[in-house]
Amino acid sequence: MSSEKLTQFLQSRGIIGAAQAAEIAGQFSSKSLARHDFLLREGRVSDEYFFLDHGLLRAYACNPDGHDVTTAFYSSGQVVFEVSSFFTRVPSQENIQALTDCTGWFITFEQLNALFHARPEFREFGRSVLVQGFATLKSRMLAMITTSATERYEQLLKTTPEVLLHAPLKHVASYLGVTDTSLSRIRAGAKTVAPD
Amino acid sequence: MSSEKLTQFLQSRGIIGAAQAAEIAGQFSSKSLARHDFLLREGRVSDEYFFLDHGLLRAYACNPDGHDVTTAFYSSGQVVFEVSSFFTRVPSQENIQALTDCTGWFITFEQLNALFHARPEFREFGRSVLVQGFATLKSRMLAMITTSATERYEQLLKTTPEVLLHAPLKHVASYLGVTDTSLSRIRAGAKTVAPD
DNA sequence: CTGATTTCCTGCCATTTGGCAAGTAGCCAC
DNA sequence: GTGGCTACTTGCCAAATGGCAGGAAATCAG
Repeated sequence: MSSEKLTQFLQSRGIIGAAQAAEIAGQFSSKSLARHDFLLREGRVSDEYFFLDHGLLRAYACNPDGHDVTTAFYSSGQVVFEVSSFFTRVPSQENIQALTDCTGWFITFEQLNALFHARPEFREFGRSVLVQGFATLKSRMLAMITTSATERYEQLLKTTPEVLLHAPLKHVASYLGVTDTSLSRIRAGAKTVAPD
Repeated sequence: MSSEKLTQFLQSRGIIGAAQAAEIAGQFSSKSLARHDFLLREGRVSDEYFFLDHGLLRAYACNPDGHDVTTAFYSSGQVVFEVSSFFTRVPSQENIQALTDCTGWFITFEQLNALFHARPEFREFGRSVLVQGFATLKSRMLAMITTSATERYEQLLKTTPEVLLHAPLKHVASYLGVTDTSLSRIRAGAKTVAPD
């Protein structure tokens, strides 16, 4: 498998040049996941900084009452890991599971730190990844407060339609903060009353 | 003003020792804000990494329709800055305003970077601050999805009651993701029906 | 192929929340 | 003090969402 996408990704923020990107990419190991495989299981420490080349993943947390809540979807071109567990070396409260067969590249926490130490540009790149994740989450939170479930659904449909092709509706529903019943109705066209 | 709280904070994660904490703290400049003053205004780049020694701040974003939405409250002992604007050097979409008179310590982006460069421990500390902010936001998002407005209010009351002493109800309401009308009812004791 | 499971939709109704408006109380500026 | 503004509450009703259950369709395991 070619690591071209990864190399491109490393250059994408204008911090790392082509030559260094290739060198850094060389440190990554390839990894494949079959559908339903786990990248991370609850209770274990997230130790793989995983660049997703192809496929779709879902992160979710389990409520005490048994229901699981989707906390994120990851599509190709993104880095997948549980920030808190990875950097704090604490057991993850989340699972990350493949919704489709996946391929990608990873380095361990140890490797990442060595690279951060050896390559200031990569360190800055890593911070940039973190900051972007932060900004994405903030914007999702704002949308949760200011927009309706219907608008959030339509936004998801517009920005990452591939999620809706591979994730069962209940996973999407908890991600959007509604029940699967409600999401089903939203998809049906928001007819709560006046069915005719 | 003594910088003891700041020095303590720098040591709080077990990464930075007492001597180095004192040296780093020495780089900070003191800053005071009167009630209603702004630490950051929408459209400007967040350039102060501000440790809040005493007081209470609120971050908020303005909707196109005029309503503002509280995105965060900051109480003493926390670092206050807009992550995305600060690190990406992009105009902030948020305002950060003092709810009470505030005192604290800050360094600029430039100073922070110089310190990150010179002191690996402080770099790691800075990452730890970022990661914790990320985790806090994730947990707030989860609460938004899995718990009721009443539960979120009670949680806020339990963990940071000082917010409710100084922030007007509508600010708290948008933070919790409800209208001020609803929050008023929640405070009254959740009697939607059967008033008697 | 076949039975079991999962997914999704939908009807019925309860609950939660919102929108609007009126009214009281408190605060602030002059 | 006085007028005006903001904060908070509350009643009325509408809209959004949830809980539950039944049933059709798709998917999966053997």
